Amino acid sequence: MTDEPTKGERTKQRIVAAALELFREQGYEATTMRAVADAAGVSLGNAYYYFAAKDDLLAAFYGEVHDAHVAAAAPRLLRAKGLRERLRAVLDAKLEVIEPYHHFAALMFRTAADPKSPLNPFHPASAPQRRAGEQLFAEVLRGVKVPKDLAGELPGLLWTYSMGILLFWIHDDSPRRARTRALTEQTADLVAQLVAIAGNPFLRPLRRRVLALLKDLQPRSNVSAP
Amino acid sequence: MTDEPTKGERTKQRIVAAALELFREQGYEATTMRAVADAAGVSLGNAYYYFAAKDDLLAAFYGEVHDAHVAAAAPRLLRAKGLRERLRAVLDAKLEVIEPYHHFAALMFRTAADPKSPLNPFHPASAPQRRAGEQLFAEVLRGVKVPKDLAGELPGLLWTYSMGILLFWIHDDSPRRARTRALTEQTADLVAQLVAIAGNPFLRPLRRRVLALLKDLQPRSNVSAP
DNA sequence: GTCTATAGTGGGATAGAC
DNA sequence: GTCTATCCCACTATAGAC
Repeated sequence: MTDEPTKGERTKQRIVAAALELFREQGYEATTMRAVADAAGVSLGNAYYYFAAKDDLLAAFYGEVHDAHVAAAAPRLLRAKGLRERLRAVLDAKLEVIEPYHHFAALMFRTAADPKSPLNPFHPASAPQRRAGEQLFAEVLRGVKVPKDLAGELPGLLWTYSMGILLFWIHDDSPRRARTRALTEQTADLVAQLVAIAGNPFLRPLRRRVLALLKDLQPRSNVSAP
Repeated sequence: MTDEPTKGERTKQRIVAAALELFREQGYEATTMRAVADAAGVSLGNAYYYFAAKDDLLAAFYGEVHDAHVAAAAPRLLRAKGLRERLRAVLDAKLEVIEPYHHFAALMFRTAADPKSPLNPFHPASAPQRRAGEQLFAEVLRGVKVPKDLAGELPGLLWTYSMGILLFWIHDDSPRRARTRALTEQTADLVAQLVAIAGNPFLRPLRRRVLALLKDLQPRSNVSAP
């Protein structure tokens, strides 16, 4: 399991590293596969041997971003109490981690939005990443009081909510992402309050209906899920 | 104003018609500009004379879909009473109109998701289309009781909501789009109930906060808006 | 202003030899 | 696993006919 990386793995890694650097410097579109191959000291054909398409190089980016996100969120979560603060801890960490990539995140999103792309966060192929994301939000909920029937769904809901924030962020050209900041601050507060009152018997019928809806929206095994 | 269409306009129309048919038959990627030009009985150069890029042909698609949507929604709206029914009238009409394009809508969306693309519904260049969409939802609200401070924002909110439905639909591979149907039916009901109780003094603080947030999220004049 | 024809370029993707 | 050679097609450029 912890063997030396094979020759192939090292080559693959060189290609990824070259690609990420070029993407960061020049953006995605401006970076040609030829340039990636050159920078990695590899032939074009060889680059395609490891990555069937240019898009596939973005998957590597995804992975790196998620790892950095988890790392950035951990210390913040340690000192954050209450759902509102813990939500903001994770969301702020995310925004901080991805900020350097804002200028080409759009392209990433463009690719990720394609239902047929394995990069799509809703695509079955990225289920592991989605689960990783949900796990982070399960962590957010640690120590937070949540109605039992909601507990199973909430991490997934919060993850979807965070995707919405991301979608907004991609379009946000305001200085220092002021608008995205406003959005996260305010909605984190709203979400926390909503969760706090969700257990209220007054809201029980509504809660049941929302939960029933969520169940209806589950994809049947074999197909991709929005 | 109602002159005969010029020769150029007719040529342009022929190209659009040929493109849409080919897109429908073979999908977007598989359709080459040469094939479009051929099918339209026009030289490649001439096709590019009217459409600077293949993507631009999608803009024409947008326009046609919106027109068809308005046409399909109108009769339904005539006999629909109450927000829930009127919402469903418009949403069902939309889903019906776009269904034939589901297999290539993904591609369209992929393009539309790029903040730099003028096809992006949030892009300044598509403000007219966004306004057209909002106008349809203003129509939905005709005869519906809405708190005054909310009235200005609601069409835009409903339009955004409809975009969410669309996003879900694009990923929905369930038979007869059963999941999207469930989503529209249930959420239309929820939205209608939410609007109905929004005026309740009990909810006034929440309403104010949401409205304040919406204001904060307004883009400043020059930039693109999520 | 509308259109054709033709010849290129660039870059994503592939085939097949080694 | 790696390379070289090639394909394909979006897109550009240009020169000129009507």
